[in-house]
Amino acid sequence: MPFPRIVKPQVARRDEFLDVAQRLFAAAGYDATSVNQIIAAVGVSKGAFYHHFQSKEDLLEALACRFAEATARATRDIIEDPTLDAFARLTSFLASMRRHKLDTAAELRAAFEPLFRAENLQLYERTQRAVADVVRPILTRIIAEGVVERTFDTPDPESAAEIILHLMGSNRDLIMALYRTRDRREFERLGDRLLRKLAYLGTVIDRLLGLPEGSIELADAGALRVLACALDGPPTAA
Amino acid sequence: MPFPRIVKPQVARRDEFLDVAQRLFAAAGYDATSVNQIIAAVGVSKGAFYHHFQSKEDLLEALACRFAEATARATRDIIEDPTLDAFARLTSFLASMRRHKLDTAAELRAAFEPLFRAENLQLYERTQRAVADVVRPILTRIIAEGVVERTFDTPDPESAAEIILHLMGSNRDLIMALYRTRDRREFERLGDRLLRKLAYLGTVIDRLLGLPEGSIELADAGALRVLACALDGPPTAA
DNA sequence: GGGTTCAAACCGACCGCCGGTCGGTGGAGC
DNA sequence: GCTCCACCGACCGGCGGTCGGTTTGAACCC
Repeated sequence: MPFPRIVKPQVARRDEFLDVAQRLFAAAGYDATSVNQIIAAVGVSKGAFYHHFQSKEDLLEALACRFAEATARATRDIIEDPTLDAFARLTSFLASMRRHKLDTAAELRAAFEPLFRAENLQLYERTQRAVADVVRPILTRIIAEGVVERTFDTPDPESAAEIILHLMGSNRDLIMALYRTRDRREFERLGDRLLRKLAYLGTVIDRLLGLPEGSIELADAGALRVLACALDGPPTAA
Repeated sequence: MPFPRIVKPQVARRDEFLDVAQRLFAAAGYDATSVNQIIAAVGVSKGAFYHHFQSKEDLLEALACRFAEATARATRDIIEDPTLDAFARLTSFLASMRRHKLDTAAELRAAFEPLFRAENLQLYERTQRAVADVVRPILTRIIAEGVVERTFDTPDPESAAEIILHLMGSNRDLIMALYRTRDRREFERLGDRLLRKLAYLGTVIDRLLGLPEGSIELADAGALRVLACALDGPPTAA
């Protein structure tokens, strides 16, 4: 018997699976990563995997949930800060969401590039959906309170929240293209378009919440960091 | 030799594959439909399939392209109508896109329900992307001309087009939920939300194009037809 | 502390089927 | 009657998933 059996408590082993899967999925995509690869990386048998998860899909779901919970944790305390008014809450909420996206991994490129690969559609979509489900009620509440405070003017806070969340994901294709291109000129063109679009998205949110133009600023330091980091990266690298 | 060989010309056979695949994908999803099922339905061998397509993914791509071309054909003549001004072009463009979506199949439910099933993410996303690629330049041109005519007021027609197209897809989750629910009260709640959101989306587009409020009306007959049709369907059926 | 028990954790051979390959062949058109 | 392309179908490695069996450690008794 070449391999001694190693037993770990429930949660530890499960987290181990999630960590390994996250890494492998990010590197090669959900479809292209086999359960065999995952169990090999963890160093356990098939049985162990199917003891902790009902299926490969179940693992993906769990991964999305874990990410959503982390996002929620990072943004939840904002809404519970009684010293802020609705507008301050909204802006720091938006900022927090973007910051959290960035901070989830130390290496920006390593964190972003894989998630924007075409083969990771499932992973991305699943994660986004889980995050949206958890974050939508929070955002709705902020907006509704803002309407009461007369900071915002919108007939339908819930729809507004949904649309804002949806708009946050509308840059995916652009960022994806940005990370994929090897041509410097094309890269700069795309970067410029991204900044313009972020600026425009800011005014779109202004208008749909009935805020004075220029209130929401999305093309901020965070976005610039992504750009700057990308600038260091792909067009010169392999 | 039980089966006589039937030879057909290139295009006819290829279309046959596309038709069959569209039907099967819609019924069971891309992943859950195997190449074996497709060739069985067409009545040919594996070799025939891989003679016409490089891979299963290639077939999906071809399907998305075919749909995108059909959409483009249906909307293209609008922009070439010189008698219309930019606003008329935009509204009939939007209407045409929704009409096309509806008309692509006689049976509304049969056409919609499958595309909104969770397992059809790939099919849906691929199609949407192909359609967007083909439609974006058209919409951008309409908006740009509208800016010249001073009908629209936006600093960035390309971003505006992108955002509008993106917003058109933001009801997917809602419609999906609408089709899935079996509970009458929940169903009516969702239907109400959909109409409210469509109304709101109209004003969002108004605002982002600098139009007077109430110019764009999305909660129109087409949307109502979907709702009415859905009303006849799921909550009473199995 | 040593023995007994039991469920949870884990093992790995096995299954049906998948997407994809390839050497071969029928038949329409020249 | 020859050519060439559409088509054939046995075959492949590997996939996700199953299942009867084995190991392990904590709880309990003495």
